[in-house]
Amino acid sequence: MLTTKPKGTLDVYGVDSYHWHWMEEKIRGISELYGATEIRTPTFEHTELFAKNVGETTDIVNKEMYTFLDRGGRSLSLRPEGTAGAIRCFVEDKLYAGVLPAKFYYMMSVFRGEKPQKGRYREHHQFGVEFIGPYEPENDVEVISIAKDVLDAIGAKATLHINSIGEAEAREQYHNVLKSYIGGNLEHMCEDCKSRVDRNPLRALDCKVEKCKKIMEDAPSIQESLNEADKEHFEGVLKLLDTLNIAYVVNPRIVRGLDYYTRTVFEFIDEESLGAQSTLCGGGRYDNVVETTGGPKTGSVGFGMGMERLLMSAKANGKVSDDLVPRRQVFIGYIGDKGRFLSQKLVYELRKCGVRADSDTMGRGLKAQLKYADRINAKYSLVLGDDEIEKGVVQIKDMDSGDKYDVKIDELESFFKTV
RNA sequence: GUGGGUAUAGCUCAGUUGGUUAGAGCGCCAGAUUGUGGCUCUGGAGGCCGUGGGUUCAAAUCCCAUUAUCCACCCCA
Repeated sequence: MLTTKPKGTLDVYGVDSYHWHWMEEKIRGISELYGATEIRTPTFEHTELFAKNVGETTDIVNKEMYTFLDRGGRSLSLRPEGTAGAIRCFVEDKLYAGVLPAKFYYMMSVFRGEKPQKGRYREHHQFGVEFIGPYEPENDVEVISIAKDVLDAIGAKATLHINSIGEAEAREQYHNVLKSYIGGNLEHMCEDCKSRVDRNPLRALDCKVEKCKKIMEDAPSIQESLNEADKEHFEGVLKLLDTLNIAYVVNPRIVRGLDYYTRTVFEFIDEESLGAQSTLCGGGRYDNVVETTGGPKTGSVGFGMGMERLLMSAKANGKVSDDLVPRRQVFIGYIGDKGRFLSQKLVYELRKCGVRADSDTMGRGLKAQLKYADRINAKYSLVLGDDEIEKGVVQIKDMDSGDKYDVKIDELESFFKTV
C-alpha cells in the first residue's frame, strides 16, 4: 500500500506535466476570449449541496461520492462535479446583483468512487464553463463554441451531439410516456432496462443491448413532449449553430445523467480514440439550480470536459508533442576544485539572468557530466578546467551541431542571452 | 456493484509436456578514449518470477485464495 497510489488516481510528471501545461494554457486563452474568468471553489462542500443539485437518485450522489464527517460532525463530500460549487458561490455572494451573465470557467479535480477503466478515474480533472444569468439561446451556443474551440485547439476529434429535454414539466410528462412505452415491452428488454424504468427511464434510450435498441428505436420522442417555449428555444439554438457553421447532429438519445439539466443537453463524442468512455464533454442548460440552491430564478448553461480524456484524444490525433518540454540552454561541466566552485557560481548567475542553466551536482567525472548534459537535452555545454580559468576563456560546444565557440568567461551571460 | 484479461530486471517482453544456475532487447554503470555527449565494441550491476497457501521428488510454469493493474458492463467527463 505504501508504494501504490489509491485506485483510480494518476501521477503526472516529466513530459506529461508539460502536456498539461500546454492544454491548460489553451483553455485559459480561449475561455478569456469569451469573457469568462476563472472561479476556484473548495475541494469539498456540504454533502447536501450535491445531493440537492446533482440529484438524490443519481448514481453519482447515491454510491460514488466520497463523503465524510468533519470533527464538528458536519457531513462533507469531495466534489463529484464542478457546477454545484460555482452555483453555490453565485448565490452565497449574491452575484445575481452584479453583472450578468456571470461567466466562469474552472479547471479542477473531481472525485467519484467508480471502478476505473480506460478514460475513467476516481480523481479526474474537469475543465468547465458556467454562464449564469441568461435564458437566451445565444448563451447555449457561446458555451458550446468555447468547448468546440478548445477541442479544435487541442486537436481532439469529437462530434457535437445535441438534444433538448425541455423544462421540468416536459421531462416529467415524457418520463411517464416513456415508462408506459417501456412497460409495454418490458418482458423483451434487458435486466438493466427493467431496473431503469422507475429510476431513470431516459437511460433506456441509449442502452447498448441489441434487443433494447430495436425496441427503443420506435419509442416516442421527447420532442413530442416539449412545450412551445421549449421548442422555440431549441430551434433558436440550432439556428445559431447553423449561423456559426458549427456542425452538430440532433441526437434524441442524449439525455445526461445529472438531474439538474433542462432544455438543451449536448455532448462532444470521440468514438475513435477513447475506448468505451467516448464522451469528451457533456453539458447543457440548468435553469433551476440557482433557485433550488436558494437564489432568485436565474438561467444558466455550461459544460464539463474531462481533461484526461481531452489529452488522450489529442494524443491519438497527433497534436501533442514532446517538443513542449523546454530544453536546458546550457550545461556547465568542470574538472578540478576551482572549476567545481566556479561552475556553481556561474550557473547561479546565469539563472538569475533568466538562462536555464545546469551543472553537475552528483560528483560525476567529466565524461559522465557530458553524458548527463546530453540526457537533459542541453543546447550548449562547456567545461571549466584550470586552463580555462587561468586564461579566462572557455570553449562552448553546440550539442546539436558540434560547433565550438571561444567565449570569455566574463561574457558568458551576454553570449547565452543572444543565442 | 458485476464480468473478463494480466502480473517475470528500471522499461517492453521471452521462458517448451512442471526439471536443476530464470533470459533477451532497451535503459543504467564502467572501460576502450589520463580533460569532452551521441555512434561502435567489451565488461558489470540489477530478480522474494505480485503476495499467501496447496499439489509434487521437483513450481515462474498446475490448483486455490488474495492484492494490484488493464478492459468491458453499470454509470459518467
